[in-house]
Amino acid sequence: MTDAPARAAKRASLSMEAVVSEAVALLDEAGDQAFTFRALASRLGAGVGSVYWYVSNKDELLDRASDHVLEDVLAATEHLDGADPIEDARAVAVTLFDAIVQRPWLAAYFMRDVEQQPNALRLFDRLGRQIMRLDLTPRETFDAVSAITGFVIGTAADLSQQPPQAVRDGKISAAQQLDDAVAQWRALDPDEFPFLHHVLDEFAGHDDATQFRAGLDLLLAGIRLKAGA
Amino acid sequence: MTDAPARAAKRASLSMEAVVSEAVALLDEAGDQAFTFRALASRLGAGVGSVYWYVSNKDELLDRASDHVLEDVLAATEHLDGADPIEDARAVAVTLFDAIVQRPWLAAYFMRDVEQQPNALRLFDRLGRQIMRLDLTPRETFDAVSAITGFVIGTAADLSQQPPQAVRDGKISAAQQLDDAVAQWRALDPDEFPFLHHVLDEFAGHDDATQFRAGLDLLLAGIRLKAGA
DNA sequence: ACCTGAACACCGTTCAAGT
DNA sequence: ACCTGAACACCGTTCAAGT
Repeated sequence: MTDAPARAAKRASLSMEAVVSEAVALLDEAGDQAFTFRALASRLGAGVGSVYWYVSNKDELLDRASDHVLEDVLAATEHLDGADPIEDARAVAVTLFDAIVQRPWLAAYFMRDVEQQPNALRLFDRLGRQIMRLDLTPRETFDAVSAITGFVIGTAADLSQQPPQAVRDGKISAAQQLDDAVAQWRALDPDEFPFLHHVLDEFAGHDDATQFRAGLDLLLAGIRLKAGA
Repeated sequence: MTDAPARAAKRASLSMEAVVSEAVALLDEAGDQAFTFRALASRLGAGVGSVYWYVSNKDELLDRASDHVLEDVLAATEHLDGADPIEDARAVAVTLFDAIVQRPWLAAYFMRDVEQQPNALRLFDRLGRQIMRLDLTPRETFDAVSAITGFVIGTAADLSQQPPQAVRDGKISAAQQLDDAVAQWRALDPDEFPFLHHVLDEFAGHDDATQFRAGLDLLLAGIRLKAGA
């Protein structure tokens, strides 16, 4: 009698889960530059205004999307009670770093609004639990955990920065871009830039992820030293 | 005979220096949210399109503005040849950190496009020169300097993030906001969040700048250890 | 309760026209 | 060579109207 089912498709039926998942999918496929409410609504088969029923603005949606994605990081760091707390802390840090490299848009929203981000809090606590095992004072423990978090997010954010215009346009490759930068360093006056010349070859052959690990190890060594472990 | 001088004021006379200086002034006064080409042109008494004669887009202007501001940091770290290289490296790091805290918009553009940012390169080299004195291998030296830079920028960027909506609107103070966050942590299940409860009092009384220095010291301690100095 | 989409108040950027 | 400002192609967000 009624043809409601046939027409039901005309009106989108959304949910917070659908909105956030689709937001993540759009961010992953197109990057944050192309992440607009119009593009998102179109993917959802909905009107532009619909999304505002679930979130009050774009920032809140990005907060939720970034927290949603942290579930993977939490799952990958579930079982960590190895003999060495520092090793376990390193595992959490590296997993988080890799997640941000894969999703550059994460860096800017991680732990930005903790009320909307329970997973960020869980991850922070998980890292903290490892450092707690070092028997530092609460203050030292808090500072160490904050330092690790800051280093991971900061370094990842730096690396996941939008590449220069020329690379984005596909005019030159990323490798070519590094070569150009090396050539630019080499052309500088060695007396004015002794350090740059000193590390020129290292710069030319460096890998971002490896360099991140090296830096993380320095920080963890400092923490271990403080703990006297 | 000619009234050209009297009418000359009608047409703006710009320069790269004027454009970049005014951009910095606008950023300092109004923040990056309010930094638009229309606002900038208005301050310059010029048309909207004029700025495009000097820079090819907004990103390039921000790159130049951030580098312009680094002159202050360079001036403040001019004479550094103390007995302890680590102490000198710390001085550079702290000065850069403070500069970013004062100008939150700096973090996102520091060393983003090195071709347009000679001062960033100079500062990076200055920090590197201190670490060179530790007689590490070139690779270790490069990694250590990159780690320090990443930590400073990352931590500063994190802290200089836009405060939550409620604080921005002036509905609640920053201190009140911290109290709220503390209350939120306290309400969490202690079995699920043991670390957060462990450091609750530290969180409540923490100061961002002090915490940054504590983290920096941990990293520098790791570097010193590696250098065997 | 939830969804629609036109409308509003902005943006960055371009470019033909001016001086 | 340098500056103008209307015009273009977008945005996020609102809200009266619908279901």
